Amino acid sequence: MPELPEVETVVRQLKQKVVGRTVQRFTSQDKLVIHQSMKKLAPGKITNVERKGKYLLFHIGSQIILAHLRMTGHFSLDVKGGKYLAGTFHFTDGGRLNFHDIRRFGRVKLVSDIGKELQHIGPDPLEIDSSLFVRRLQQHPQANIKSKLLDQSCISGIGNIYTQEALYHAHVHPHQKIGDVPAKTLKNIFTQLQRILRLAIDNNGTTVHNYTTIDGKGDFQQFLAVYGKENCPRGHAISRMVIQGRGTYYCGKCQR
DNA sequence: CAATCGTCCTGCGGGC
DNA sequence: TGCCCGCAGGACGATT
Repeated sequence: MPELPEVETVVRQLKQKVVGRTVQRFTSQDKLVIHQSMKKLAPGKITNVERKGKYLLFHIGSQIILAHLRMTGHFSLDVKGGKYLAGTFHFTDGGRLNFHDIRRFGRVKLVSDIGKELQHIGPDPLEIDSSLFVRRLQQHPQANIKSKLLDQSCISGIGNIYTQEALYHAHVHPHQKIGDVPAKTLKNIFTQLQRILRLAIDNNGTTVHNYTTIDGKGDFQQFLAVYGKENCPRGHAISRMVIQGRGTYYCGKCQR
């Protein structure tokens, strides 16, 4: 599932491949995935592609397009059609950028007020220091640590996989209440999280189910310690519980 | 305020 | 063989 490192990987590849090219028109094949606002897209040059949390932003002239991959959204470049095609940017050079989505949870939308659109998004874990991270978590002492790490309004970009990996490496049980976790330990969660996110970006993300980059698969799955595993790196049996409807893997011995 | 559950969606794998 | 069922989960809204 695309989280911060996966979206960052896609954004970096798109930056290389589409910035500077001019979009002539956009066609929609899936009304559910492609917001009707995309009909209003005017031709223009792509000046930038960036990431905010798990969102991708395309700057086309003075227009901004917001895209979210959700579970199975992905882009393909300069090929015709293909499976699960939802929408297509047609370039003046004859090429195209396609958005596909098997499960159709993804979204592509032309936004007029990007600030308003993203006002609920918390800060990026790679752009803040540990004290802000700890402070923001400690604003919710009654909440459980895993739920809050998944809460995009608290910290943005972290999803189910990297939450579990960070908690494992910080030796924190996913069911811990934030108020019961010492500040020093919260700081270590931040340290582990940044380390893992950076390593994952260096490896083009994690491919477990459907995620692929523009060019191919990610390579971080080889570093996973608990997600989908039967044993942790120290050889203990991994347990699984459900938090907020999400599979949660942890080591009962390493994490307390 | 926090947790839980249903909803959306489709491919896939297990079971019989 | 083929079908049914449950599972995967990000975001959001309603409910507990």
